Amino acid sequence: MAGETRGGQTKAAILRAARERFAAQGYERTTIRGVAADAGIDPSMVMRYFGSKERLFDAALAVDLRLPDLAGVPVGELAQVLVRHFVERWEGDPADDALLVLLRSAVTNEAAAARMREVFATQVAPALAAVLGPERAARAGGLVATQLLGLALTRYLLRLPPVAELSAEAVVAALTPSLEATLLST
Amino acid sequence: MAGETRGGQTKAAILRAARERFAAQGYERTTIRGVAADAGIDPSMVMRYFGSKERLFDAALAVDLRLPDLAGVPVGELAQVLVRHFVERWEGDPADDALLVLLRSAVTNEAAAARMREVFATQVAPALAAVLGPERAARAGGLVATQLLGLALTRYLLRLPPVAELSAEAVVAALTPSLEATLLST
DNA sequence: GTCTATAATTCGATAGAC
DNA sequence: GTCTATCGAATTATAGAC
Repeated sequence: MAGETRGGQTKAAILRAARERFAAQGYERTTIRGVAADAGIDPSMVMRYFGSKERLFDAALAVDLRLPDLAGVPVGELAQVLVRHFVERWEGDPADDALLVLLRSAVTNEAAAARMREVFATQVAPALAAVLGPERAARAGGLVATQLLGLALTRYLLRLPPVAELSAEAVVAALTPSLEATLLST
Repeated sequence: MAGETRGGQTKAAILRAARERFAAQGYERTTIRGVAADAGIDPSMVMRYFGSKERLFDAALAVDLRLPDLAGVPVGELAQVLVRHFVERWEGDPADDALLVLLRSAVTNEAAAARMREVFATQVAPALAAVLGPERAARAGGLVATQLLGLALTRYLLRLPPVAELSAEAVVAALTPSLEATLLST
């Protein structure tokens, strides 16, 4: 009982450390030893709880975009709502957002890339379908991904100065017109 | 002399193999052994010619975007010219384009990320300055990077189906309106 | 200029004591 | 449930023969 409780805490600590490491370094450069050190436990505990590095990665990547219901949103406001939603989620601690964790690894890891495709197919496209209808939703989802993941890439991962230095509000203002153009021309 | 000639060919073969590996797997997963195998030579030759994995990486990353002179281009056509330029370069063999090689590694490797920042600061921003003026160029360059790297990311690296399945012409048509909105609102 | 052999690390994973 | 000890594999890098 005391053991099980501590076990749960240990497991949570491992997951938290794993997300940070995967977010900061991607899959390949993240080591079980490093995760264990951050969590303050022995590396073998990671194996005990998760079996392998790959299953730990899998467990660290439960991505829920928590997209709001877009059904009532006018098409004209859709772009701003979407940009604001993602920027606000990312501004706190980027290393804490599962989508950014996933992005960092998805570029060189096929399992992570597959998960990314799944996230957009099962969360973004359906949410857009409520406004645009099912036919346009898939294509629009792809173009939304291009712009929002492009933003995540340049601002949080590559940190291109002109993009990284903008305030959160300025980012929303800068991205909204282009995403609007995309959604209206789709 | 015969030796030097062969040496030059070997060096070129190593560079070609290195670019392919770095493009396909990123920095961390690319091994000197793998590069040497592709080039048909011994791993130690790679060390002899380039000294270390990091310097080989550096040598493989000479990026020249070959941007055309934009001075005569009307602002209204700028977006289409830019999108078409990059898409045409990428469509042949994505693994052959230095910018995509760089992108794959820049997400987890700080040296590559720095190189990416340098490429946009020294090539994209100056080219845009010819049309938009120097004040708007830096910011515009960042937003152009967001969209074009976003495209490279979703189409060639993540291969999100809705984006990956478009024809090259459809990509140009889909991206132009949003990039146009960005450039006009900047 | 090219290759063999190997040093020195580092990592994921396993076995087993407590 | 937690840790010690270690295996086996893979990697970068070096030394030196030819």
